[in-house]
Amino acid sequence: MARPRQFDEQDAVIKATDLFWRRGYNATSVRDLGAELKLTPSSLYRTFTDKHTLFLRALDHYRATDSAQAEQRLDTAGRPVRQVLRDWMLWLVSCPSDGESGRGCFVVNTATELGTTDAHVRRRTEAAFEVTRQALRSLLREGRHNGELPLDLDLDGAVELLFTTVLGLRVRERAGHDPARLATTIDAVIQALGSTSAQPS
Amino acid sequence: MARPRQFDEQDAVIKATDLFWRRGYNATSVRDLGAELKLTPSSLYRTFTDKHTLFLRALDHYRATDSAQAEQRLDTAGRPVRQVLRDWMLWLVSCPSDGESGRGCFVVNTATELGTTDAHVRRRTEAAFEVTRQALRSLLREGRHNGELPLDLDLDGAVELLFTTVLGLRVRERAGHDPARLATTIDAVIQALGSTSAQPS
DNA sequence: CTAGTTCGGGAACGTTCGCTCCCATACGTC
DNA sequence: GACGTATGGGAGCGAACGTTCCCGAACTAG
Repeated sequence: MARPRQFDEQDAVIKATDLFWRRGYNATSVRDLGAELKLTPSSLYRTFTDKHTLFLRALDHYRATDSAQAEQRLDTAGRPVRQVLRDWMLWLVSCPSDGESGRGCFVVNTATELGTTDAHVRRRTEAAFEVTRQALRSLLREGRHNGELPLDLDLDGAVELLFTTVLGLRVRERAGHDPARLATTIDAVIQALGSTSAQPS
Repeated sequence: MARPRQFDEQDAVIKATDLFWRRGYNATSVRDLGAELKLTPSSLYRTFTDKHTLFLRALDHYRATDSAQAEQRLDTAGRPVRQVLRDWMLWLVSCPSDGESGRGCFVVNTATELGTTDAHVRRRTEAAFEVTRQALRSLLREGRHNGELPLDLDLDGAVELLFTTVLGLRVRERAGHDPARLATTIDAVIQALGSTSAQPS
């Protein structure tokens, strides 16, 4: 109809996600966003309505990319369940090194900052958490079914423990804790899944 | 020398701690604090220098009271180690119910919000974390020594796992997760410490 | 080419931010 | 009782906040 955009909306959301992820919602001003996305206030507001809506867009984008990639890495594809879990968790606490470090998980950060007050945010964070829990559950069930995990494994307990551990790991990664200690944590929680002495054929 | 205070400084710190704990640093304005502590800006600044200094006071107060109480509950006093751990963790995720709920841990919240940018805050949160880790370590060592825990228990791994789980539990408590699931998590991590089939004499 | 529409740029809105200053007041000291 | 000092109250500082408005520019549709 009229004059086309000079910027890529999706690219702007990506950069907004990065900024919100690092600094959080309250510590990120609209002018910070404008500088990072190279958008004037008018363009930003015409495109994304307001700061809060843009934040929700960023949260949705994160879930559709980073979170989705995480769940994808939980697919076994025939590999041993324990190894899948271990690689997945190691990746979770080191993947930010593809950029800078110490960002933690955008969903976890957001849940602690806004989850108690903002219903829209809360619905999204809880949904993201639930996806992870279900992915863990089906992975463990598969492992128990094919003999890689003990038959008497307490599924509920194992899911809760793994999920809670992951949240803790994400917090510790943002806090800049020693990666070696995080790796120790990961090995410990996997060992806690129970000792099937030998791998089945 | 002159006119005495009409307010109790310690009481003001307590109320400030409560407010910062619930809302976080950035979402709490000086005027919010003034209303809660019943202090005018002039009194607040004369007494506490500025917002950031008051926040550090609040963080120190939290460590000296709530955190200290938590470490205290890790003292065995002759009770079984597993039970001490279980009661301690259950208390951690339910103690906010002495007021309202869903506040999580002030140190954890602060570490995720400001730990990456504020050095003064970071030093305090890391110190608090280290105290907890050491308390867990000595408790586990005691349990291993007196036969309540397996002799071949991996101390480093168990400490990291317990500590990380606690961080995750605190996040989940703030996120308002079902207490029953948190209890399931706690039972799972304690069972993971290893099975000494019977209690020694 | 013209009309219509959305764009980018930027000034500026009103509010709230963290913080300072001033002054009457109330207390301890002598 | 008079003095000196720190208090509580509150107006108000400059800056930054989220947001809106206006404008010339740039593009499409007819």
